[in-house]
Amino acid sequence: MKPMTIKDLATFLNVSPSTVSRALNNHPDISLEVRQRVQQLAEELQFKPNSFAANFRKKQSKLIAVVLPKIYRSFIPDVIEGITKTLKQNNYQTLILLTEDQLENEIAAIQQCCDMRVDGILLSLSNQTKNLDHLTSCKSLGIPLVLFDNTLESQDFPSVHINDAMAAAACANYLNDKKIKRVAAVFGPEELNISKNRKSGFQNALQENIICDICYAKDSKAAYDFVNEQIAMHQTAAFFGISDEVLLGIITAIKENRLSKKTIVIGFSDGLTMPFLHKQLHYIFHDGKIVGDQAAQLILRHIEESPVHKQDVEIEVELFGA
Amino acid sequence: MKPMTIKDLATFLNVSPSTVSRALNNHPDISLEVRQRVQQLAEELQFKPNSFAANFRKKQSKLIAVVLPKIYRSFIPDVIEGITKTLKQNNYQTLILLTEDQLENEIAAIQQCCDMRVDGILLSLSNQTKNLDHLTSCKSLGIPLVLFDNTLESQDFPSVHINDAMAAAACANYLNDKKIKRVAAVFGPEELNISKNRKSGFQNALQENIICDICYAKDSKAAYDFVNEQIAMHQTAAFFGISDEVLLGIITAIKENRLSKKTIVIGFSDGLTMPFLHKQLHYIFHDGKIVGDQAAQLILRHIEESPVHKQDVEIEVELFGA
DNA sequence: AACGATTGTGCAAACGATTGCGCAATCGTT
DNA sequence: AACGATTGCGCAATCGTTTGCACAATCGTT
Repeated sequence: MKPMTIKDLATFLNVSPSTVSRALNNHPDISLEVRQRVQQLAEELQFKPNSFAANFRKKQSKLIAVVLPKIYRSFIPDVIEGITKTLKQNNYQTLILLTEDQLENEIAAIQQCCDMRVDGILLSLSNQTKNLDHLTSCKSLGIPLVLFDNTLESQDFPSVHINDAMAAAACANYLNDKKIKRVAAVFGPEELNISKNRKSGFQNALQENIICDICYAKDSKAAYDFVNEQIAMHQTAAFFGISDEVLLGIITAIKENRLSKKTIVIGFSDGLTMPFLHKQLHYIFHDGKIVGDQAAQLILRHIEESPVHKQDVEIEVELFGA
Repeated sequence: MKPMTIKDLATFLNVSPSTVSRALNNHPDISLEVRQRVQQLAEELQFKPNSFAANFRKKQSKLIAVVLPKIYRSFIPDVIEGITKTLKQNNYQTLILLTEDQLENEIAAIQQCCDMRVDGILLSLSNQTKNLDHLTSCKSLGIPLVLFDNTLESQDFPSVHINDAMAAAACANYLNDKKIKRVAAVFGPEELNISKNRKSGFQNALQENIICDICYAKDSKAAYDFVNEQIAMHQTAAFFGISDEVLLGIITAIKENRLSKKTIVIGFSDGLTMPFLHKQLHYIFHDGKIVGDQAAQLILRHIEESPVHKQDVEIEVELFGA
């Protein structure tokens, strides 16, 4: 059985298809009476306009693409949740494209998005991405794009993220206040923007008389090994970890080594697993839901009120913990 | 500047639009020579057919919807990764719809999927879902649907999941072999199918002479509290945890209580955080990527070779650990 | 040379909703 | 009563691709 069309409704109601269409879209040209009759019948008959035809005609897909490296365990799930929730409220759907941190895949994904005419793109850059040249097609096609999380400065595209440097500086300042002598700081892969920003923020804020041992860890294990070495070699009063993954390594190591409860552990966390695992943890609460929500709102604004002046969003963060 | 159309190409090449269309789609009717000329020009001019028009005409969206409760920290990210990867290889895109474990949202999401004519649906049921009545519209519209992870028996829709009961039984058997006297088992929310299946599998396999204390924990904290109580009251030789979340509570508690290294911890895990945190962990490795991949393959088969006999996929699992 | 079979292309009609424009009916004003 | 303004609706074109069918050209047979 063929699905109903607007024409079927029209013949049934003895009006023209255009009237039905306008009635369904609450066009003011249509009298209230007709509008209601149409809508009522549509409701009764469970009529759903063919979205293919509508999209085609209106040149819009009601689809927003989220392009990102991968769905890491923490943070990103929240971002996606924030995005989908906000988009859904505004009648948009969320498309997920994974780049696996390959520039090549990112380029292909953006191309895909353009080909399928998504209404907007939310992009978290791969670690291989050093410039935004591959986004020109979005620009020329007029597809709004918002960068989030792992971003790059750009005058063309707005971005949403926390101020990594300032947040890291807040951690450093906390340590300054505690008048510690030595801290071990674990960052993520060196080429990652987030690593760079947090590292410079941290180092710049840290008082010069505090010795700071640094490590770039690619996973929990690397952080764990580094911390074990540090513990063997020095008296370290505090440990800084850039992410939940790294914090897991740090916390595991200091627990295994039975370090004093006075040992400070501080870093960036999504506030779930790590604070549970280590109640004394101090952490910058990096809430993915907010990032996602803000990114979604920003893209919606760009879609719906065409010429918006470019405007970045900086998410406020706070230092939590005992 | 208006985007190029197939007609533009046609006039340029002095052929008809239909020829261009067929050439682009490698239709055998078109001579190799013409086909190549068309494809070459299309390539040079970076021509991309308007997918709205094509979708409209072909009545297909090349979109698969993934409908699930939420993106929990572990497992689900892997499932999504598995799904998107496999779908992308087959030229489909992945749509994410979250139900937040509300039946009401699930119904709306399915409706949405039907309205936007996705080509297929992958559904992990909400905990509130007790039957599959809301899927009749998919059935009648002929939209293939595959259940995964949290599923319900159905003769209409195939499903992909591990054999929870058998996997849990494997854990029980491991404990049987160890000749322990008492085990504490922590499951998830009682209404969850996964909880039910794993619990009955576990209990049925466990030898009668082993005392088994049971708890339904909604999060890590609940598991943690339960384990602390158990430790205070009994000599418990082993702990079983149904998920990474629950295992986190268990492991934290037994570490804080400095239980002997002989204490057995066993359960279901995605093989990342928990095995790292507790090297002695024994776990059923529940690999989301495989689940996702299989679910995607299954839906593709249903889309592409229309009448496929309903066929469930049961993912093999294995007990890992020292 | 005449005939069917094969091959390659073009014509034109879809697909179903949207929308600019035109037209009739109604209303209010002089 | 005559006129312009307003309101409410229908006509028909349009969006760009796909596809059934017709048809022309080429080929191989007899």
